[in-house]
Amino acid sequence: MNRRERILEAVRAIPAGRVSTYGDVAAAAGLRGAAREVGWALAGLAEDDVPWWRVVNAAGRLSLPPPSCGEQARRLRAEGVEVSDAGRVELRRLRWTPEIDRGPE
DNA sequence: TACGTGACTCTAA
DNA sequence: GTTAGAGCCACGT
Repeated sequence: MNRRERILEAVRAIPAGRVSTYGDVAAAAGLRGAAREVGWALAGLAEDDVPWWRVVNAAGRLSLPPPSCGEQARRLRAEGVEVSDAGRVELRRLRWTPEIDRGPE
């Protein structure tokens, strides 16, 4: 399995209504410290098959370029995730990792 | 092979 | 809360 495939698998594992960070996705794919590679993998996505919009940076912000970040915010809201005007999500409440799967409560 | 770049992270101020 | 610097890995030229 390629690195990129593993990354995409990890992203697919993120449940709707939850978000994860680039670092967490990289770690889940067995590529700790390769957060930037997650960006690369997602940047080349042509499929709607992968919920790339559920991936945000460690600060809980959408670090995408303008066209995509608006789309990301829209899709997240469609799943019930609150996105502030500054493009931030409540990471503390909605963060999800394969290991720690505790609900939003 | 080497260098620059990027949808990043962490720590410190 | 923000910004700046160093570290990280893979890709394209």
